Amino acid sequence: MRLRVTSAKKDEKERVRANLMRAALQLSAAHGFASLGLREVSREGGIAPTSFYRHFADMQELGLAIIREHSARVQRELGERALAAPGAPAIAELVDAAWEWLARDPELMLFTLAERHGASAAFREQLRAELALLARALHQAVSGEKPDAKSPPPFAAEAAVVLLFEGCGRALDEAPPRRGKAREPLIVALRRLLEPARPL
Amino acid sequence: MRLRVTSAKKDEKERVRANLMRAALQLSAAHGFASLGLREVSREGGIAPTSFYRHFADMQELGLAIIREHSARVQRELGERALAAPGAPAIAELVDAAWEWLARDPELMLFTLAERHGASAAFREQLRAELALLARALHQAVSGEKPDAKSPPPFAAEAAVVLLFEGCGRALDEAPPRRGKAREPLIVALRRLLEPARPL
DNA sequence: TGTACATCAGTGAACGCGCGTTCACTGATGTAC
DNA sequence: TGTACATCAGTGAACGCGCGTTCACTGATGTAC
Repeated sequence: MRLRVTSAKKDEKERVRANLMRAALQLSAAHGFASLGLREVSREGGIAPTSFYRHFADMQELGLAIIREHSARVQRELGERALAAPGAPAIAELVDAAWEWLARDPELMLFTLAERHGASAAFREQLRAELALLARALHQAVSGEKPDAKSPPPFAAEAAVVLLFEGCGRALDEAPPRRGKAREPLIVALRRLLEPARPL
Repeated sequence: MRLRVTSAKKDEKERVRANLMRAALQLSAAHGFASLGLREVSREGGIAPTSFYRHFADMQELGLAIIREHSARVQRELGERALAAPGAPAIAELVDAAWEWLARDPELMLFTLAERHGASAAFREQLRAELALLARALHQAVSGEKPDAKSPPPFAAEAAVVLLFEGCGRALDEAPPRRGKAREPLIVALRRLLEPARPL
């Protein structure tokens, strides 16, 4: 096996980089990403502060990397899960997928939730774009309509995604065994929002 | 008129205190409350850093004062507006009231929105309690049922309030003349959430 | 395979800076008599 | 009304601290021949 496409050096760099992102997620769960310092993250990541610059130009770039490489990935996963169960079942499938995410990586969930209305305009923009993608996928899954990449997703679909995230936030406040509680009412609310239009 | 209940000294202190809160709101609109410093706020508020302590023990206390004395007041106002138009019209009335708030004090709206998922657990707790109050008021206004102070508000009412705030956040991203656009779809979504239960 | 050179992640010392906080003091306002 | 004292918001000097950033250097790994 001499066909390594990545060298040991590159692997190691990748590992340290991932450590830094994970350290930032862990620390920001306590006091918010905005209050994190480069030195603090470097310390937690096991490198000298000056080495930070080998991986990111500043904390904002680290945050954007978390969004692009973690948040976005999970949100696309959620969209695929919804699309895999077309029609009405897509809603419950989406909620289940979100709950699984919650259990697997609560820190990433917290980060995503907080930065959606956080201090950084760049973070907000990135996260909202991802959220719009998820809303489109949800709309397509429920309605069967092909998504229109030019126009914004339907309002109801965006609202549904917002409620989904809010629900995750609420669940995070509960101890893990009680997190299932919010699942049912959330599904009901999402059904109400997304069911085909009818007179009100 | 020698019956002044407040002295000039107390008036002046109150004025400086209000200045500090307003300065914090203005500054936090740019980069978030968590990144604000006591010195920065004092500077903007027109006093020496050391004078800050005459008004607040630290920045967290200032933030809590903003929530208690501004955020909470406005949210109660919103609840009253909804209750003043019982039944279905309460929804549009609530949305209109929120839009008026938005126009009158966008900085307070931004602060409230951001800190609901912000870094400070104390802020989150306070804001969520106020939000639950508003949800109760909305439920009472729409359904006519007396609120039950012991149990949490109905899920749909809480979800409606969340969407209301999200809608405000979206509106804030638009230039003022275009802010009306999101009003109609929001009202439709809230109606769907809040209308009496029926088979799905 | 061995050798000479290039690359580059990691480092420690050092910098200037703004921070939160303490302290003792000032002076205008309020209060008691 | 006048006087003597109390209160207390505001202040400037000073402190120690952790921050982001720069710099020149080290040494392991990768590459060319």
